[in-house]
Amino acid sequence: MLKIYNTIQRRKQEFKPLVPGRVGMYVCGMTVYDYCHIGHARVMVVFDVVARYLRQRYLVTYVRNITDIDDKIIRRANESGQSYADLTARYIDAMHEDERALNVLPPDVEPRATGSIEEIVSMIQSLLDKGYAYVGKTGDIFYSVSRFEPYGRLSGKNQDDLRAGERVEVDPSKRDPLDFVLWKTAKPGEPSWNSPWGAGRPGWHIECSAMSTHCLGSHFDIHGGGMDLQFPHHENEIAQSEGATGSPFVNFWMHNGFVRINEEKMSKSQGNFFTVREVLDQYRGEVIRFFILSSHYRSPLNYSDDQLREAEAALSRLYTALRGLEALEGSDLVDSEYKINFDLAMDDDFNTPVALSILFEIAREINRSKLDDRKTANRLGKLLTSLGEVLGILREDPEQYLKAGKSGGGLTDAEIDKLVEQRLEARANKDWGLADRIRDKLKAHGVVLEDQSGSTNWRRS
RNA sequence: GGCUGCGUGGCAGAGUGGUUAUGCAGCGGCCUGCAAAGCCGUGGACGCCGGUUCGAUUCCGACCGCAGCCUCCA
Repeated sequence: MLKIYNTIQRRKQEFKPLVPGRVGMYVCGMTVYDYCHIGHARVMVVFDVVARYLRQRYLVTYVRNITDIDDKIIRRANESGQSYADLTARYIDAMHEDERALNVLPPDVEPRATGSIEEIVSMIQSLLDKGYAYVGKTGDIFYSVSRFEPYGRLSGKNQDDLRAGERVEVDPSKRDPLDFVLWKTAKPGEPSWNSPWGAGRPGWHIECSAMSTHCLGSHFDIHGGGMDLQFPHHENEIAQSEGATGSPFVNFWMHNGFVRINEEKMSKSQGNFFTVREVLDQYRGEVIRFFILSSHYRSPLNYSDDQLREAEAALSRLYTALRGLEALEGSDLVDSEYKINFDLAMDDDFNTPVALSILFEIAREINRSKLDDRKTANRLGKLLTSLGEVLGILREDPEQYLKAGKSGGGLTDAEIDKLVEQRLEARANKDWGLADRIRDKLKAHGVVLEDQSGSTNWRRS
């Protein structure tokens, strides 16, 4: 039985899709004014795993939006002297590249704010009609938070506390400091769209309400995103969607924890971030993915070189176990204890660290079986690969994965093979001196040898 | 100030009212020409103080420390 920690309830709850067999899931995606960093990678990977796991049992519609119009985008475009559309197109391409590198499957639908203006306008109109929104003095349209009684339930705040804690200068055209903008009137030199209230552009929060409702209906199963979106973004989404449609918005709220650097949140505003492509220069996408999955999605994840190297070593261990096994047709181990425990872990709010630990248990048994029971080893290998697939790892050919190493090393495969050949000959002649010299030379080039009876495996470290 | 959440062995990271997480590192052994990989074995932990309990790292309360949100942010 799948249980998910539901932020709004602050406890794990049994997951029941609204329509049996079908699951609608919406995740707040990126604002595309820059390259994705590791924090964004975490969102992509975490919800990719959620979608992959759910797909084993349900027909999933996974929607992840792109925010392609906002203040930062406009500012960046102006700074760099290009159109906002060119800027966002470039970063959307880059994001898709990062996604592929991390083996993140594309969402089923990827709506863009600028492609959803019609839906946004009509939702704002409903909010105006129902009295949840008003036109401010400067023509901007605001949501009237005090009209939405349950405001604050998701984040555990109440309106009075929020007003008391107000720390920012209040826009004088707002009636209440908590009110937030739905539609901004056009300013000279800014992109704008026509609306019944004149030219303008949407506020950030309304975009997600409009896109999710449009793609999944007014009531759907799962809404995800980073922890920092819980307030106010998701709180506002609830207020907008429930205000406009009159039906309960979503069943489950899932929020992933932050990536930290030196115990501090990684974020663009603090400047302490690593982009996915920077890290990919040093580590393979699969290593980054493993690193992300090695802690629970709700826990903080501390980014460090040591941790990435550990992930690399751990992943090598799994691939080493798979090395030399023969692929089998089908698998008769689907009801093994390993598989059962793997599913139990994943059913428990997507506990990927425990799921991974089961992969290591399988690896150990493979290594044991390799000695005397080749057939069992092969079967377990198949199981290991198939469980890895759910997490989006272990899909490379083990031999190729291990030989590829990080990158480079200075020697080509053919050169390495030749040296290994020479060393085998030296060993046959019991010329240990020469054999060791060759091994040292290879080691200096980042190549590690593993002698077996009669042959030698090598890998790049 | 208000509201979340967290504090586990050398490191990372799960979990549990009494029993092995797992990975890396360490130690002993096996294997090996020597290694590497692998296998077997092994040491080491639950922030602090009270309470509940036969028994708490696990439940409750206070305290200390850390992070996050309250402003754009995944």
